[in-house]
Amino acid sequence: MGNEKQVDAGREQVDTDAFLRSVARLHRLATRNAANLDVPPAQMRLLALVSDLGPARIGDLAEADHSSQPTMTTQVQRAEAHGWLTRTPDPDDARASLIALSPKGGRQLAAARAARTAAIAPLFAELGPRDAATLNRAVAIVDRLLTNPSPD
Amino acid sequence: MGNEKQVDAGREQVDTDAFLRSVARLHRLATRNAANLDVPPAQMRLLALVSDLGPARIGDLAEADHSSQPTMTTQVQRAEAHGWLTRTPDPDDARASLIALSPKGGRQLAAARAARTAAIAPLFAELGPRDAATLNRAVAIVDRLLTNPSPD
DNA sequence: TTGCAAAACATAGAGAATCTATCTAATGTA
DNA sequence: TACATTAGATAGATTCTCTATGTTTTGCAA
Repeated sequence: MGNEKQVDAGREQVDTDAFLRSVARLHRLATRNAANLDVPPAQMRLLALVSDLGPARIGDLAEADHSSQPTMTTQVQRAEAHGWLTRTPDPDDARASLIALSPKGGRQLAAARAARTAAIAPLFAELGPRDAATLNRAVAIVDRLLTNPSPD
Repeated sequence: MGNEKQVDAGREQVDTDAFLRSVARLHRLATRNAANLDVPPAQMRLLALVSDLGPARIGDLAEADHSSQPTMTTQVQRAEAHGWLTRTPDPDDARASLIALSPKGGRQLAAARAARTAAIAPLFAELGPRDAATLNRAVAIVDRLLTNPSPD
């Protein structure tokens, strides 16, 4: 029947379940190997996000991160307590603040990225150039999907 | 300079940091969209794992899942309480038990997979066949990396 | 065969990451 | 001016995970 894995060449679809499972397993492995780092995973995500977005409001960060506003409030408070983020009043709206990466936060992000890469990169070492290229292309595709304003 | 993204054709390497970040963002999105399901993420991972491995000991499950033994003990106890997993004494070792998927667990796994797929698949709907094929290939590569006995 | 280190699992305690529900304060508009 | 809306903050509860430690079997060795 050739239904081995909808490889139908012409209208191939993503095997969503396999995809999600791989993501979950990868995330498990990544957070485990990064457990000894001094920046917890959610804080990493936040620092990288603020680094990309520049000064942004809590609500915007929550939306971009696909998390709830209370969650983002808490994460920002933690990062602020570490001195990684700064908060300035939004000149246009007294209810809001603008969250930005501090110099210390920038250094911490760079250091954590390096440490995290050092911890995980060996896993990829055995991959040939073809497979590595495939993974890089997959990352680009996913990033595009995640960054686009979800159309629903 | 063309160092845009180590695309050097010949000795391309995985951009580990971008890769890990995408995984973290995907995991965030996936767990959020699956939040209303009745099988929490870690339990999903466990049921899928047991479904693959067949009857296995706690320690083997922990190793395959890249998590600690106490964590696996807890997760197994929860799944057991739901009637999703069964525990039988290991005939070869009175200290150990063999964990297996119950019929109810199998049904729950299938249902949860379907629900999860329905929740996430729309994200992939807009992808063309080329991109879908790339993602499927990436999943295969990653699964191979994750399943191989890590050589360290 | 007894004794003890090792192995397999369970328990305790703590911290991170989330969510929903709700509260406060500022905006904007009728 | 009054009231609905919006931006964040707070409270309380889960889930998920870890390290440290305890308990029971095993298995080997004297």
